[in-house]
Amino acid sequence: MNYWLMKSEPTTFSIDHLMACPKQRDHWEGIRNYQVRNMLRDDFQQGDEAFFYHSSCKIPGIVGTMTVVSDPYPDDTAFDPESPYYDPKSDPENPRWYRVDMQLKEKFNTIITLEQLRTLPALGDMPLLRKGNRLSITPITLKQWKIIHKLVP
DNA sequence: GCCAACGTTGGC
DNA sequence: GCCAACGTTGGC
Repeated sequence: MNYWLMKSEPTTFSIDHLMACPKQRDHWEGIRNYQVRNMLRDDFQQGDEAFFYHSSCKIPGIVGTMTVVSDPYPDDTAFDPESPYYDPKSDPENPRWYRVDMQLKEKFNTIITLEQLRTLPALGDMPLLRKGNRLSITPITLKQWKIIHKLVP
């Protein structure tokens, strides 16, 4: 059982988009970074929980939680020339990119802002808060998970 | 829109 | 294998 923080730009895919999906489930696809790919492919397990984080927007922060509801499997968007995530170098016989299915667990009433997270010394070593971190998925410890959850009104 | 911090690419 | 140039991310 692992805990994760997963970023998405709300203009591309927000928590409301996920909420509107059938069964509030969707593919988490388009990962095109090897470090993130390795974590997703090797460490993600069904039942893992994740924070949904809105990035590159007016108020960046955590907006809810999700559950991992599939094993990692090849990201087919890499094979689709029509897809914005198309990667001609990904061979269907030996897929380069992976995705996973996520289901919404809870949408918070208020956003837990990045600014708010920065005020908590106990979260200091969380990858999200480290300078220069740009990975779209980062691991979270159970301790950090609980601390952040206490901020939810 | 700026810019720091990476990651990727490609010439050598 | 090195490294400069370029591209991307994402907070501010």
